[in-house]
Amino acid sequence: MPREVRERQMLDAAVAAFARHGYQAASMDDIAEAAGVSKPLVYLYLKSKEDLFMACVRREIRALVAAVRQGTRERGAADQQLWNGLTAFFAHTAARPHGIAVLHRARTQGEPFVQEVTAMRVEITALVTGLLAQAARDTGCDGALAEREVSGLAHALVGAAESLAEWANARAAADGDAAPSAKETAATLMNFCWAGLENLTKGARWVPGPGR
Amino acid sequence: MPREVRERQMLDAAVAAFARHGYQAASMDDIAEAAGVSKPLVYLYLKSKEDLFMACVRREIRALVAAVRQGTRERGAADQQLWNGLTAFFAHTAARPHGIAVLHRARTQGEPFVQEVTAMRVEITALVTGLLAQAARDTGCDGALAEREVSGLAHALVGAAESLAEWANARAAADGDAAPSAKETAATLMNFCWAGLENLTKGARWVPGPGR
Amino acid sequence: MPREVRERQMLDAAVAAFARHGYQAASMDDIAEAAGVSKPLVYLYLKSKEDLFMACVRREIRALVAAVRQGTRERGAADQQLWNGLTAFFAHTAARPHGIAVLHRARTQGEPFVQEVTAMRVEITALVTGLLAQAARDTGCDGALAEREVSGLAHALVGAAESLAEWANARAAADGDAAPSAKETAATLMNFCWAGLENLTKGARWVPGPGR
Amino acid sequence: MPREVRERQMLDAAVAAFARHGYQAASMDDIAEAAGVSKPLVYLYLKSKEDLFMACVRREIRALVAAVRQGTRERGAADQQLWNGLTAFFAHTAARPHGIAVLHRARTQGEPFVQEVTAMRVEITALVTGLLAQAARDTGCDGALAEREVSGLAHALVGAAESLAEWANARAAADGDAAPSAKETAATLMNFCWAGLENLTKGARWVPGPGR
DNA sequence: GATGAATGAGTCTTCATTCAT
DNA sequence: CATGAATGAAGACTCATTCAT
Repeated sequence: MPREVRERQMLDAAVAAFARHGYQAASMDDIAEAAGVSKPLVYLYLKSKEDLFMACVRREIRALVAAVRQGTRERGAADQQLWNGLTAFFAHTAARPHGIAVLHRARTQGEPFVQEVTAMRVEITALVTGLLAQAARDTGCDGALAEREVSGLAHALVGAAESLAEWANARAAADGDAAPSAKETAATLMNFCWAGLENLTKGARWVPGPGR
Repeated sequence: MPREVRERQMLDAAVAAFARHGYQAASMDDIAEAAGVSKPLVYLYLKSKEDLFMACVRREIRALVAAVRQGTRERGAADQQLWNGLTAFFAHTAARPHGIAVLHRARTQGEPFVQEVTAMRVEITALVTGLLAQAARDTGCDGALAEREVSGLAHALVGAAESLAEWANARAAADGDAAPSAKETAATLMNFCWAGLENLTKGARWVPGPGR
Repeated sequence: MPREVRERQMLDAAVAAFARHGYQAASMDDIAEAAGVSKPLVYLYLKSKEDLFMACVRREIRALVAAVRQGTRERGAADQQLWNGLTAFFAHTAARPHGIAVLHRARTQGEPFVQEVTAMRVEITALVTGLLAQAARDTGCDGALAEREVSGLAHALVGAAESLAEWANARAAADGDAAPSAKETAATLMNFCWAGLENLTKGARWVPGPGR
Repeated sequence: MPREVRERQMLDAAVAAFARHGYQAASMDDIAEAAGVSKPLVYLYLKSKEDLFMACVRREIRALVAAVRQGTRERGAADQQLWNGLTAFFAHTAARPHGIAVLHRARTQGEPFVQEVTAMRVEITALVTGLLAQAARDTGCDGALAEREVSGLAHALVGAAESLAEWANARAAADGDAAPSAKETAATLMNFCWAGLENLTKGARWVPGPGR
């Protein structure tokens, strides 16, 4: 069996194991067995547990970014594009829950992995930021948002999206039929945030009452 | 030294260790040493590693829920109350980053821990849901939101809040002075979502364009 | 059982194992079993295989140097002192063949070990050199030997001694009764070299015939 | 490429690896790579690691014995012949340090290898013994040396020679120019032992003082 | 003849956990 | 109460060795 195929099998098994048990708790023995190969072969191809994890992380990052980019490829109104992107994101998280879980785990596994995921977040945040800026331009209200503010908003959006993805997956696991579709989830999030974002691009802000 | 004090020392050390290294990677040796006691004593008081972790999780859950409840104690307009709750939440996450990290880790450590954290989420979600319902009443538009929709929104809000808390903590770690205050972070999130939530309580929805 | 005792047991077992099989081939499993303890205890007390080996090397070096120093303690004519030292050396190598073997192995196990043994050789060579110098003084012929020449001679003497020790041990192993005593072996070596050394201190040298 | 050439390449690589790392630590992978062939080929030609090591040992033994025999070919006075043999020996050890190191290692690798090297030592010892006997005849004092005594002396001589060879190689490694030539080293050893050996063939012996 | 693919067995090392004192 | 002493079980990693092609 050619190396490429074997390697993909190993990565698949590893992603599943890391997703389920975390980096530390997943054992190379189990991964090898799940991949249907012997442990030495895993080491021959992927060097070490750390390298194997990194390979998983990189593969899943590539897949996620590709999915989202594909979703936002088509030009259009800012809200439509955001909705497209979110739909693609939720479709991807539903299709590859293990991959998403691995990325989640990677964020608590030390420097090199954190860096990798952070870089991905930056990439996606930039995408979102671009859409917000476009929205601001569309409403003729450029420059209303400070950089730090945008950063915070992007994190809020990404966090909300991740949380919703998890929630949707949990629903799907509990009762397959009751799970919301990617489009539904995306709509929920759009409803949740779009009006607020729109206000912000116009400079309208929520403020706490007097004395706060 | 009274048992209560010793036990708190152990929990403090354990929370720090679990937050930093995760459940598996944190070693009982290190925890005992950090707590300044011998290992057998840890076992005498806390039975096992799992029980110790559970004790940490429960304590941090209690602390977090108490903080948020305290923040929303005062009656008032729904938005003001939500803002109060968020401020309390962000103040708490900034004050006890390790505690939050432990709760985060707990969500990927198997049944019993997941259940505990999930229960907490349900509790907080209920609180948020209550506020949304109040907001709906305030605007005279009761019943506009389906239960599932509210659930999704609450998850989005909680996820956004968690993500922002992490982001704020990361900022604080990188450059203490540049870190946003709890109030600022709460304001960011309110700006992000309040307009959308208000619309929803009025029955106004974002919808994808035709053909989507 | 007190730590000190256990540690000596472990070192004894380790010296035997390293002597027999070499550093690489000796397994921590076997050493632990031979010492009558579990492997984790070996690691608790001696940190790692490398540290364990180093501890063995250091202990055997100390024992050997102490034996030789003890043998040459008593002042007297240079040849008598040298003979005393050699006798002590051969008695020690006969009594602790494993220790000697470990020192032998250490000389091919990389920097830190080589250094340790080399330092010991330097110490013993200095002792021998002192005796040669004394012999030169006794015969009223100081300064006849260049430093490099002495170094070479010392190495030759030490090498001859080691080789004889091995040979004597091999004889003892093959047929206990036929083994030469330490005194006999020392006499053999004295016979082998003393006349030559004496000549050298007098400036008399062996030279190859013409045309060589 | 003809089998013979390939095989020599493998042996060269193996000798270098075994010399540097020892039998256990040298890996077949590294040897195959260093030899520029694939691992299965090594197994095809040389059967196993043990056989490979044995082949190395045998080759180096043949080379060393041939060198020394060649050195002592020319008839002459016993001391001249011994000097010739030693010069040849030191020239060989300087030219093939790896080969010598392998023989050294072989002496601690269990029965079959020990036997091989021992046989070689016996061969060389016989050669030396012959020279000593000749010296005794030359001085008209036959039969003065017991067999066991000669054996001990031969071992002392061989040990001294090995030790000096090592010392000379170490000097060469540390500072190529300062290394003693084979002739110098041979002279050092002759100075060290010849007078003593000559005495012995005459029946003159060193004896410890009274009361020893 | 030569090799890419594959593995069983074994190595060092660590950790949660328990007694006897 | 508190601890020094001790271990069973398991994990990452490596190596000599063999086929199918």
